[in-house]
This record gives sequence, C-alpha cells and structure tokens, in this order.
Amino acid sequence: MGASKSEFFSDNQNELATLFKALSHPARVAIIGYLLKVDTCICGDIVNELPLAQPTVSQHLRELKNAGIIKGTIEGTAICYCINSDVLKKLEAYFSGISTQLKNKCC
Amino acid sequence: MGASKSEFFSDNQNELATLFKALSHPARVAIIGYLLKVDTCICGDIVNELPLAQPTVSQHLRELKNAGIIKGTIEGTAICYCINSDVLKKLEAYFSGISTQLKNKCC
DNA sequence: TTGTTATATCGTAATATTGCAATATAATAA
DNA sequence: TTATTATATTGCAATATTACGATATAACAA
Repeated sequence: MGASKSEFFSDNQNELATLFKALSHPARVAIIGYLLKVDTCICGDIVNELPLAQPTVSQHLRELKNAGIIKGTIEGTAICYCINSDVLKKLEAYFSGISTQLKNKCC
Repeated sequence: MGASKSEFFSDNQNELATLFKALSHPARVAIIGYLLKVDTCICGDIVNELPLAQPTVSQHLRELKNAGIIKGTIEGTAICYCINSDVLKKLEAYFSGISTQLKNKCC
C-alpha cells in the first residue's frame, strides 16, 4: 500500500501527524533552528545555511509551508520566510498537556 | 535518492527529526493518546483500539519503541507498553524553548 | 502433548520521500 | 532590451514507508 489510512483517524490526530511529518527531517529541523536564530524574518540565505542543493532546500521549505509551520512572503527578489508562531504554540500545548497527564502515571 | 543526508546535520537535529518521524503517522499519534488515556501501563488491547490489522499495529508499536517514545515489557502472554516520559519531556522542552525565543520576534 | 491467545516477523505490493540536474519563473539592474 | 539574481518546478532514480496475509514465536491452559 504505502498510503496512510488517515480517514480512520480523527482530525486532530491527522493534523498532529502532519505537523510532525513536516518536522521529521533534520534539514527541516535545521531550518526552524535557523529561523529562530536570525533576528528578523527577512532571510534569503537559507540555501547557504544547509548542506543541500537549492532545489532540495526549496522542496523542504515548501513542505514546512504546506504544513503551516512557516510563512513565506515575497520581498522583492528574495522571499521572506518566518515561523508561524500559532502552530508552534499548538505543538507546545500538545506536549505540555501530555506532561500534565503523565504526572499521575506509574511509569 | 530517498535517503536523508543525516550525516550533515547535528546529533540534536537528527534526534529531534527521528522523534518527529516516529510521531508522523496518525496511528502512532492515536497510540500515544490511548496510552495516556488508560490509567495503567498494562495494556494488551492496542490492536483493538485501532482500525488497522494486527501486523500493522505491531509495526507502528515497534517504530515508537525504536525511537524511544514508548517502552514495552513482557507481562506473561501480553506485552505491557507505556510512554517514556523522559523523551516526551525533551520534546516539551524543545517547544517551550521555541516559544520563549519567539516572544521577541516580528511575526 | 495439543490448543489457544498475544504479539512479532517475513514477504511483498502500493505509495511516498529524498535529492538533484535541468529548466522555468519573476524581480530587478544595466 | 539583455543580464543577473533568487526561488520554484519538473522529471527521475534511489530509497523509505505503509499495509497486510501468511507464518512464526512464546506463554499459558487443558
């Protein structure tokens, strides 16, 4: 097969899985780290930061954008990418919720 | 190609990507949700909770275990799975760290 | 022993991901 | 206009993931 049976799972489960999939490659984790490190959102040098060819970086950026984790707006010749803080707050809430639930467990 | 160039990224980036990959399928998100819901760690009925065949569920459990997100110990005929809270705390810390860094940003 | 129950592994088909060369597009500069 | 620069898209090969039937294993029951 190869295709996930996503129709059998809840919207929330599918949404979370999509976000995690977007973050499931070290290049994309590195992109997030770089966007956090630079002070501004104007950043046209992500390609130079990564050990990958330009089309590959572009593909990774698109996956992060499709998942809603980053936003990109055209800024003249360059494109300005920045983190979508709403989505990352949702993920933070997911894990802090898990942490709360784990407090009373046996292991 | 198909193989990630993980050797070009840091250990931390690769570790995070591995954890996110383990969570990047709705069935595995559902397994985590179920393990949180049940009170005890003795849980031999994960297969019945999911709309997937037994070998498929076993495969998903193995991926979660390989990533270190869950632990499984033999309990007679059944196997007792439970969440590895250390790993989830690491993920919680990752996102709360991001949230802190985002406070001073422009978007 | 044989049967049953719970879970894992094997094998394989369908599909998805990764990476990049080649090429396209789109904005600005000369 | 013709460059140049920045980014995206196309096409394709290599590899990984997903799913499950068939089968194996391992513990316990009769």
